[in-house]
Amino acid sequence: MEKILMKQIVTRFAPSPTGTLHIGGVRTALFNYVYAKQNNGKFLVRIEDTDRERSTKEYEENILNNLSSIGLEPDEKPINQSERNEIYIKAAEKIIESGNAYWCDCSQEELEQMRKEQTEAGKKPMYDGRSRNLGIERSEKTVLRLATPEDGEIIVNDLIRGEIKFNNSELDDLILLRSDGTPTYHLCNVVDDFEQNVTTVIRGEDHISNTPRQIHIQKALGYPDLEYAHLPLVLGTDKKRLSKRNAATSLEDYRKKGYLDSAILNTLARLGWSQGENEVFFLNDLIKDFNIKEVQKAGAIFDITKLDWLNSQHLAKLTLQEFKDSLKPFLEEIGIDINNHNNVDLLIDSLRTSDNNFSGIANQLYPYYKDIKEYDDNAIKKFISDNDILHDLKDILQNIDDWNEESINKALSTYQEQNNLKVPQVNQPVRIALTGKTKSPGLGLTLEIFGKEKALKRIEKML
RNA sequence: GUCCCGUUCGUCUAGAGGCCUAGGACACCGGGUUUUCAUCCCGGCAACAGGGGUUCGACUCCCCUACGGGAUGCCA
Repeated sequence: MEKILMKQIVTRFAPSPTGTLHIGGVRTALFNYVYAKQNNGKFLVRIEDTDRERSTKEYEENILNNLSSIGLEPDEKPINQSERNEIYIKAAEKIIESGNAYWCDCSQEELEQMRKEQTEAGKKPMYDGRSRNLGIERSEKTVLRLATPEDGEIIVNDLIRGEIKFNNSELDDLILLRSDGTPTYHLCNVVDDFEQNVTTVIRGEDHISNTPRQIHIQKALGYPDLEYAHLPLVLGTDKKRLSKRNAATSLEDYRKKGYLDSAILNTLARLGWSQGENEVFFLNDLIKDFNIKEVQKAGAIFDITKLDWLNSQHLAKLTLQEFKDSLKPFLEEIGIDINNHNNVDLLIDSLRTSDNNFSGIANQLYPYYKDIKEYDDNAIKKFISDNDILHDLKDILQNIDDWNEESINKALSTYQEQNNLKVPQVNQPVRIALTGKTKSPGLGLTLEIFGKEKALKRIEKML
């Protein structure tokens, strides 16, 4: 125990590249990253691509790229398990030499039959160790199994859950090497954690029951104990584990929609962890304030409305320049060059709260850059019965030389008062003419943003 | 089936036996500001899964039940 405390903390994120990086994975990576950083330790990434069937290079690149671009940069070059076969096999040999593993030639059919019988007898289906003392020689149909102690117990000390006990009698002799000679997940995992000097395993709670098995492998290899923290799972709105079926899970989808990286991280961190009454956290805050022991034990549903709100909070903290830089690609996406406007800064600043993500804001901005796609018919019906008012206003606006918010508003209210009209009777027709709808910043400001020429053109178009 | 983990407002959570008439945030509803919208401000609605203990006292400790999740693979 003392030894662990003295060592530099090393954590790792170990995804298998069988899909794009999803937000549950980002959260696991985030907690690993933050825990390492707050302990002046290292954060590592390991690609667990031993499942050759489902792993692809594309997914691997997606995961690695997204990870570093969102700010969770690993401290060392990620390693691939697929390239480390000899290391695992060497470890397996070491276990054989120590007498803690044996070859087993049970066929798949035999095993199935065994499980079937166990299930029917109301027992837990598990390998019964029938080949354990047979002294079977290695052949092309044998697997290598770990000889797990039959009695006693393993205690997993979890940073989040405390002590978790498992009776060894519940554990069967797991396979270390497949009949084709390739190592299995548990072996690779344990060996790599040792080889990478990992001290702390932070992963999803779906790995809790794997842990005692892995500890037995560690013991057979003479490796030191590790620290564990099993995170509660991120759930979909159906309370099931978050998957493509019940929600958008790909990190990329959220970024494309225009959510800030910092807001995504913030939302994920708040899933399972909190600190007093604070809601808004940046990565640096997390490194300072996060405490793994405070993490909740129950699974948490990922709620997009919380992301929406947090995103608006993070958006509000951006300087105008930062905001523009981030918004730019979203405007390009709908064919708009952000600088193609006479009054860019005023425009963007006025509309920065018009939605809570960049793609929504870009859409709000559309009529300020391009011709109005479609007019809100209901609004026209409601506010424009005849064109008299618009005609008058056109003339009035035409005569304003000092084209700014203040003087425009003044002219507008003078007209409104003199003709005994209500404000919406005057303002809404103009608004509709300019933007196609009844929503916009203050009308004087909106007119100023459009500029005299363009504003008048749009009004004329309505007549 | 067996083993393991879990269970506070719709959602994220605070709560480490009396501070709880269970607090905050999001969402929702209502009001104010802007006589548009958004922002912002104010207010409201709303929860300890159920049952037994232990205790002077239980959201907090113990047990049982229910429900949810995970494991039980020559997947990871």
